[in-house]
Amino acid sequence: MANYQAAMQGEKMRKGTWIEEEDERLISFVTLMGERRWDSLARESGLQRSGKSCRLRWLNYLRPNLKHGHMSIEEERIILQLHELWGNKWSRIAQRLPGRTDNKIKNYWRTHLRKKEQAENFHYRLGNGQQDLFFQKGDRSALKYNCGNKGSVEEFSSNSTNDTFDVVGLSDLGLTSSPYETRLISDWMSELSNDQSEIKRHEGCKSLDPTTWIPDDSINIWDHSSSLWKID
DNA sequence: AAATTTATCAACCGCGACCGA
DNA sequence: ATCGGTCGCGGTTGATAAATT
Repeated sequence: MANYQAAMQGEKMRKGTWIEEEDERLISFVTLMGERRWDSLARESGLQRSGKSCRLRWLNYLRPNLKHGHMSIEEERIILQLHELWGNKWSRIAQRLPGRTDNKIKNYWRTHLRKKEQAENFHYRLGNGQQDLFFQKGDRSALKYNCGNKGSVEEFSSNSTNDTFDVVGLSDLGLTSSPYETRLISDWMSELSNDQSEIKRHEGCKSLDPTTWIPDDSINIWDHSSSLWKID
């Protein structure tokens, strides 16, 4: 049983961060053997890695035409929209974002966008140059997210020094934050309102509807003609 | 300047689906 | 029908960078 053997060799298997030499070796062998049969590829390459680890490293980091930079506003919008539509179907969402892996999207959503989704539990209103903010019944989790985990909302001090907007609802609940925490909320609120206007600007852009958008076949992300590496 | 906390993201893990023998 | 091998997905962890006190 190969799995058993692999398990028995487990102690010899390397884990954790890949080093450059491993990457180079993996790239060579994927180029030779193709993107399949990862267990045998791992064995034949001599890498002390599981096939699974090799596959993951290749798909999430080494394969050509991956985008490694920051997510654009447009990509963020698509992720939010599709997540709302499909839930945590990361691989499915990734299909709509060429160059982005499911893992990347999942991480991005967890670290950046979940906060905004939580924010939808807030009642948020703009008016007379003032912003009122208060919780929906029983939900304080969003504030905690945006103020870090270091303290519960109950620990906040009672006087806000922030005059850019009045946290009326928080005051009402005795939940006004410390200056640092208030600044965080303020930054976050302005970020949120920027995003909303950004989203509005794109609303008329029919071709970018992620639910109907189909990758352009003329752009082949597997085109190796401009190979990123040389094989000796 | 040092200690502590928080954010980020690559990598791991478990599980289920699929396929061929 | 079932068994082993493989693949892919989604949740979670852990290392480390960045921010804050």
